[in-house]
Amino acid sequence: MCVPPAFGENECFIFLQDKSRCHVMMVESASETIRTTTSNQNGVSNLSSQLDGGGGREGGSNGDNNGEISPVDLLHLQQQQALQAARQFLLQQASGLNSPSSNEVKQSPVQVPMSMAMLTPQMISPQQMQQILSPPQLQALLQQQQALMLQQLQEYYKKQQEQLHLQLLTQQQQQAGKQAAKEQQIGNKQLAFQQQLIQMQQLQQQHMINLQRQGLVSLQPTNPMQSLQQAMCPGDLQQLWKEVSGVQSAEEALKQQHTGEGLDLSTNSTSTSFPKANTHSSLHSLHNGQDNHTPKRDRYRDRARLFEWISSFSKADLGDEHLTPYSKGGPLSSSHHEEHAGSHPLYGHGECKWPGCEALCDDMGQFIKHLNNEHALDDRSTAQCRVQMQVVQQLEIQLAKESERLQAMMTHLHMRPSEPKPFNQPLNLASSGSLLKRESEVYPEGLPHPPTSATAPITPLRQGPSVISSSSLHSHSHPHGVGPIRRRIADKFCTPIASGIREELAQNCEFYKNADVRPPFTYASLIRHAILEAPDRQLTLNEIYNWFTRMFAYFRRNTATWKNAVRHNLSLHKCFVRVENVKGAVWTVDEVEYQKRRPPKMTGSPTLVKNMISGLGFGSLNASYQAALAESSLTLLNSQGLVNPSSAASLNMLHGMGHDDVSSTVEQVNSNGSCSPTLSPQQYGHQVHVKEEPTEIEEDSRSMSLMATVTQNMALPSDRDDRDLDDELPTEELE
DNA sequence: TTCGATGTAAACAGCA
DNA sequence: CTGCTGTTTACATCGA
Repeated sequence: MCVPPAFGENECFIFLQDKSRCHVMMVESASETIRTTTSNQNGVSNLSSQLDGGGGREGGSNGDNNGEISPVDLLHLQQQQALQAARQFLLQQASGLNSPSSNEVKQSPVQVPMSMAMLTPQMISPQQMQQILSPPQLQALLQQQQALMLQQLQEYYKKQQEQLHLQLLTQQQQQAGKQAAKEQQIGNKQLAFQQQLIQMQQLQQQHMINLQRQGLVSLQPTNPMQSLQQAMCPGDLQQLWKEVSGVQSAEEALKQQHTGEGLDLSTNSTSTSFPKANTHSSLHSLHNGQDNHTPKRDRYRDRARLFEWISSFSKADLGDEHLTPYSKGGPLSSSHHEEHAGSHPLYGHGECKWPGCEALCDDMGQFIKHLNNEHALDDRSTAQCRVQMQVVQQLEIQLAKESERLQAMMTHLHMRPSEPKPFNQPLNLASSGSLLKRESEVYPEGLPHPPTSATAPITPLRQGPSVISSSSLHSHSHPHGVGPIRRRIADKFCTPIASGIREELAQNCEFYKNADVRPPFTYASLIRHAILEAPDRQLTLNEIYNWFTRMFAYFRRNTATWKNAVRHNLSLHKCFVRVENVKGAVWTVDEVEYQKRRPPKMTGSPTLVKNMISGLGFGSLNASYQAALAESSLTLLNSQGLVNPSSAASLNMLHGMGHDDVSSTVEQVNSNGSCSPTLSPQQYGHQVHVKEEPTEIEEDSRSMSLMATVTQNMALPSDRDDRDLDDELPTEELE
């Protein structure tokens, strides 16, 4: 449990979550309980005042004595207040008022912890209550326990009341003395009860934390005006920042937290309310805070890209996108700020950029309303948020790995690590490298590897997601509005970085299965992958459809559009061969044709090398060096077990690395003959044959090894699906 | 500016 | 007639 320094010891905000939703819960400790206990009348007022303090006072302490209460003081206060409560209660009873004690308890639960009190209608609206609701189990447990305790307390009070009445009737003379005794008794009882409550709350907090750690951290302000920063533990906030926007240092996170900036992200993710101050892009704020560090700029630009992508799996208008600093690689400062000034990271081009949403919003107000209505804290939003976080995490891990690999490569090639910097634009490897490494530290191996990454994350950086966006869709009435973009993006950032990382690919697979994100792959590559993934490497059209819907959540909608596209691609591309079967017609892949259709850019080894080098920022290298590089890559391939050139080539063709990926690059180098293994006509023929005779397993295994070699993923996919996906996806990535 | 790749939309034909 | 399948054309976007 983390306690924001600003809140003092007696107040802690906890984020809970379960599978379906995340909660922000304010858990009070002793002092709050005591305060609530103090009196029926004061209980509510105290609660409300505290709520106000928590929400209304920006970043400030909650005032009062919350700030610096020591445990001893706390206990003392608790005792005092308990005694006072008991005294008042006795006075009320003694005064002959008919206030039913049971009603009293119900109306304002004397002993109800703050967390529960907050749930009362007086404190928050029904909607807020709903949002605040803790996980069902936890809530049920707590309610049960608390109800039990309340009941016990009621009974106890009743007994006390009866006794009191008797005493009043029979021993009015000695009333005062007995009262004192009872006060003490009640006070002790209350203390014990409060201790129980505290323990229960601690358990609850522990549970919350556990839940929180299991999945996403969701932030849900209990008060509309309550800033998230106040509701978040510094650690949580910092982590969230690190995860999503890449804030590195705790100081920065804290700084942003306290300044009210940097919360936007969280607010954006889940929130139901957007304080005006926070409606502006978190990126904007972030950059403001970081601009003074020139070296960090690129880093943050990368982050910003990442975040941009993450925050909008689908992007709107490409045209605008291309003008963004991200894509242009220019200083992100002005234009970027302009882009986000007065805007929202989840809002752009007149539409909601919430993943999979694409709802049109005329203005920010409408968007905010939409965001609150459609993307409130619910199962879906929570899941999406979690996916986003995983995407970020995975992407950063991936980047860290690739960066490391690049460093190793450069070291091996006797290049200075600093050299790659120039090319930060395309890949940002150099600039992002350190950052990524740091991120990787933040997210150790143990972290669940989100699906995304290899393909998706990178793509986004290249605008992939942006492309997807609905803006294009709307503007062009293109349901998907993605098409060309993907490729563009890929081309733009085409680099070896995307070399497949098997696990990540597999994870991507999972990611796309669940996330309503358009895969950054062309229809052709997807179709091809689907077919190659089939046991006999052939599928009917309907089976292809099913594969799409099964593998990609994105293709579970707009079926007419993408199905049409699938058919269109099947017919259009020569690489897809329709074969009459007993059952009917099935589609197969002609790898040769598929490879042929590769973009000219990567055709030749020189070109390839050039592209690679330029992509890596090695533009200054001379031709010989480039050639050496290319050769080294080939050597690497061969040395890693690719003994048979033909097999290598065939493998590539078979599992088709997309034209764009590293493996394909290598393949093309080979075929070009500049470096080495080239495919002979026979081999091509063999390939074709294989395509037509999918039963060949040998090819499969070879392709596997090739993939492993090329991608250096090491482990061979245990299952066929993974392997195929791995092969395919990485390729496309580079597209 | 041109070209190629890609995506989307649509029209059309054949078939069950 | 309807729906699916398959082909084809047109158009738009983007990057090289």
